[in-house]
Amino acid sequence: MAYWLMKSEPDVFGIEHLKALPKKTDHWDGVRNYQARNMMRDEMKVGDQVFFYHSNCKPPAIVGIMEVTKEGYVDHTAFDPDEKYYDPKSDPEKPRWYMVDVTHVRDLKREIPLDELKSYPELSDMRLVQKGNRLSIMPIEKKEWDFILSIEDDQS
DNA sequence: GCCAACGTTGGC
DNA sequence: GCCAACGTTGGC
Repeated sequence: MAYWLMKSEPDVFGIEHLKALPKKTDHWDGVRNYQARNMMRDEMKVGDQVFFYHSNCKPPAIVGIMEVTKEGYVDHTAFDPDEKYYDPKSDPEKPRWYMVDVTHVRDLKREIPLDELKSYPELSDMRLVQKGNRLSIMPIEKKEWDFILSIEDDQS
């Protein structure tokens, strides 16, 4: 089993949106970056655990845990001109973009903000805390995953 | 295949 | 709202 982190802007699609859905499950559509695409198409497996990260907000933070419940399949929103993430270059005969389904597992007991994550030497290798990081999906080492859960009960 | 221009991300 | 970092595009 592998561990991941996925970013989303809470104003657009936050953890509260995911929780409110039937089965607390949604497809993670709209990713238009090849590195992130490759991870969803090739690497993420049912049962993998995923941190839900709120980006572009105050404060950016890890807020909860999800689980992959469907492995990579074609992101059909790329074919629809009415969709925000329509990509005319993605041909249904040869799809360019993929997505996975994720299901809400639980909220963290507290949000763990980015500036706190940056303060731990244990997490200094995470791409999330490195400068200029723009990747919206990234793998997390098990030891980093475990460390983050271990600080969940700390005073902030 | 190089690289300048441009668009987007996302923290601050 | 600013801007640094980065990915993509397209002319050559």
